[in-house]
Amino acid sequence: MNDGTDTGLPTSFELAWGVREHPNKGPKRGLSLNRIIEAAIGVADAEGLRAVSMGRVAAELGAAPMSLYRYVGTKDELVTLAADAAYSPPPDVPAAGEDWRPALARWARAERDTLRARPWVLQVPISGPPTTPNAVAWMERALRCLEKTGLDAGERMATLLLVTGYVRSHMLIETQIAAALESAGQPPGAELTGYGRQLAAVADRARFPALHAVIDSGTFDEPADDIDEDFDFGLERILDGIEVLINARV
Amino acid sequence: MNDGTDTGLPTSFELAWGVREHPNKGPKRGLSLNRIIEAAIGVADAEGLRAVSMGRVAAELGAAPMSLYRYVGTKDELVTLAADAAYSPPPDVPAAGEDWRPALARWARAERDTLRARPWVLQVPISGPPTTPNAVAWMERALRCLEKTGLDAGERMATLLLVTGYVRSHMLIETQIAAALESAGQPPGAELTGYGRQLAAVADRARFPALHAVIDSGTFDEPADDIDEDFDFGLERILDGIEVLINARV
DNA sequence: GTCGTATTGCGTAAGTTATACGCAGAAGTA
DNA sequence: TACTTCTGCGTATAACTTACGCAATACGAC
Repeated sequence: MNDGTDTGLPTSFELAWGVREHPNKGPKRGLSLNRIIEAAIGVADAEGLRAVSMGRVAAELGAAPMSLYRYVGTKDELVTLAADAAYSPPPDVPAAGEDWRPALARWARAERDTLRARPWVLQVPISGPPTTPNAVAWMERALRCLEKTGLDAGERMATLLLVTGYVRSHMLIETQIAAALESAGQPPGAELTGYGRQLAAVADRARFPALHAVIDSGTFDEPADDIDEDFDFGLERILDGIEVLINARV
Repeated sequence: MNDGTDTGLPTSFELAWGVREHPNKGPKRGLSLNRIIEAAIGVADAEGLRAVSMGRVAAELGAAPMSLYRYVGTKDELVTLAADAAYSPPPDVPAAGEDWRPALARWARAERDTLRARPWVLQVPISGPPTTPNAVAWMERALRCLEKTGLDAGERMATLLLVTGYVRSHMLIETQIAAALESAGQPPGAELTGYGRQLAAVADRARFPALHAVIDSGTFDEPADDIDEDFDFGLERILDGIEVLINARV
């Protein structure tokens, strides 16, 4: 029972939104949801998402594992909130008078940069449509970029999902490649030596001709001199596609 | 030490490719990698990825948990192989003389249908670039669609990633919404009642005007009369964007 | 045939993990 | 001052992955 507006969200999410406050009875609280989230982010930053366990986070705070459950209903809630808070605040797009396309491109690159700084966010299993504060704030910004495009609400929403989906899946691949390289002992930034060779060793030439054409071209083994080039390639394709629609609409 | 070509892949992957065979000494094997993978898929289909544990899969086969480790190095390997095998074989694209665009669209819809049939595949954490047989076979098919487009190898690869990334992220959202609905007790196929209301309860109107415009439009609460409409929207945008590039190239 | 050896299935056990439950005590309220 | 409410957390359980090693088996060589 709270003040009438039942959100249907977990209590910890309402806490994060500031919609609900902790009661002020009882003993003084030694922890806070924010501190717990910060601790979880710290562990994930330093040792990866795998290392985030209730016990580990509690240890970081000098608390007992079970004390966290006064602030968070379940481990998944904590991880979701940590992923949300690990996102930086969204960029200030669109600037006054800025066109939708450069604005949305800036938005996409900002999300890319955020994910590059905290790759583990991509490992967090998604358990529903976004309802956490920061994720919704990012949504809001992207929607603002699209307001004067003539697209209807459903199209604006679909466009936003298109762009964020691209950013996330691109960064997932980039991250995985980097991780595979590093675990192979090579310094980050080196080329993906081995992937082409692995495929060639296992996929025979006759059944995979188109693949071998790519392998032979050296695409897999070339150093990615400019990492952002690949990202921009896909982004420009998507923005081109959206532009086609918007121009046809006007 | 095997026949000279060291793939650098886990043994179980080589087994799945057929590149390596089990030695034929020792007692007769009661299990096989394929049977283990099938059992894992069966559990995931019936009870979700969460239910897939070494013990559970072994029980399904009437075997002891530890016996699986003769075929699979680790649980993650098994899950990855199960996800790979859960994909149907890729569609026969392009048909003779088929243009790249309809062919690639068929490819994308086929992947969508596969993921719809086995939503748990999307929950499998990705641990590197694709090296499993079925995943590579899908790659091959998409690359074939793009062979006569004038795009270079790197662009073909980036285009393929663009499309598959879209399919996966779209299906992730579709799946999550469906799951959220079902866990809320509503029958699948019903509208996303509640999401708009949840957001409205928690995100205040002044700070989230663009979002409220979408909420007010009812987009979130309308029944998705044609589920595939949303999917095709994004797909057409992406294909439009690729077409712009191909046309500019010619 | 017979022996040696590689390889099997699997028992045991160790180490993590999330989390249900309930208690003692602290702080606010009447 | 008494009562209620909430906190931190100890205990305990059940599930999980997986290292290690042993006895039994069936092939390959002679």
